[in-house]
Amino acid sequence: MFFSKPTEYAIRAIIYLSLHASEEKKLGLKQIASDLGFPEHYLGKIMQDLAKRNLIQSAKGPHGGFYMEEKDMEISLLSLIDALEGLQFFNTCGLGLHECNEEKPCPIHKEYQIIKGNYYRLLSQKTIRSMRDDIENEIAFMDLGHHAKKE
Amino acid sequence: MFFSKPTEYAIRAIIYLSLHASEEKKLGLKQIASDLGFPEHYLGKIMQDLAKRNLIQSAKGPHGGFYMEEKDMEISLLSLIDALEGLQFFNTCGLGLHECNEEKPCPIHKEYQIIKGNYYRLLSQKTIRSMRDDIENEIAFMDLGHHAKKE
DNA sequence: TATAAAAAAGAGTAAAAGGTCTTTTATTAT
DNA sequence: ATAATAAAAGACCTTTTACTCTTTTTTATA
Ligand code: FES
Ligand code: FES
Repeated sequence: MFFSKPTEYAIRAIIYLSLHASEEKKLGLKQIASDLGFPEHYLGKIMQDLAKRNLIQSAKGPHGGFYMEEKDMEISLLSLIDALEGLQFFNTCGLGLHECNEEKPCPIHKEYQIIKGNYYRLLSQKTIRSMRDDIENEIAFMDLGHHAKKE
Repeated sequence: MFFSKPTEYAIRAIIYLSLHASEEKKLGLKQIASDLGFPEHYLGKIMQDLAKRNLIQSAKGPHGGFYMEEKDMEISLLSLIDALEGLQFFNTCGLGLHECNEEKPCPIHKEYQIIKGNYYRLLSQKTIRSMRDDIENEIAFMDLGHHAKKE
């Protein structure tokens, strides 16, 4: 529910890419980092990682940069998170005990399970495409913070 | 949803106290730490903090230790967490944007709000007393892990 | 085929979180 | 009074997370 920095940066960068980049219009690290206000080289590693895992595309050299193919848009938040930091959250006890288990439930187990279930469902339903579409249709928004949006 | 170590230790220690300590039978730091398997001096600071905030009671000197009064049992998980690490979680965006806001909702805002609301409700409803009672009635459990339970 | 552009890789630094060890203070019982 | 006990306080250490700076590799194009 609270992601690590790399995961947070990755999610926002990937949504940003889905909105503003394509094979014909790759975005350079420098621009992405400055548009989103993220530390450039740190984000660089994260993008590398995403590219290695084939969640986004990258091209070196002049006019290189990062972009996404249409197929990449199908990925869900859940699988993104899984790729980046794993899904241990979903079988961890809400009070920090051992593993969460049905036989010896902790005092918040029952309700917490339901909440986790709902959260899991939310994350699996939201694909990059669905989020991009919502933003394009101005049903949802993703501010660039204080940073000017170019284009 | 994922607490810091101090919060996690505090919650478990306080439930432990509610079950096994009283004004007549105070528990020493050493025993609590060893029973729960937490680092002694680190837990010490946390207990100090809880005592300073009057969430638990402490007594120095021979036969001193920590315990809870009946009134302390009324505290909810929510206020415990508030005291220890604040409630920023509940007005933070699930995608890590700025502040979460209704006017410019991010692509997961709507569903995420509901989940946060349910979680908030859960945490406010669970008091130390209610959790202690559930454990005493064996409706819920709180393993000591690999550590032997005395008494 | 040299040059420049851009990502990839690597090494190193800084800050925050988590944890240990030592000293001080308060309390109780002898 | 004094010795023993236990929490409180403080200084320090370790690990992890976050971030920066530099060098290398790949590739397009002049
Ligand atoms: S046992 Fe604690 S949430 Fe399941
Ligand atoms: S704006 Fe993202 S959760 Fe509310």
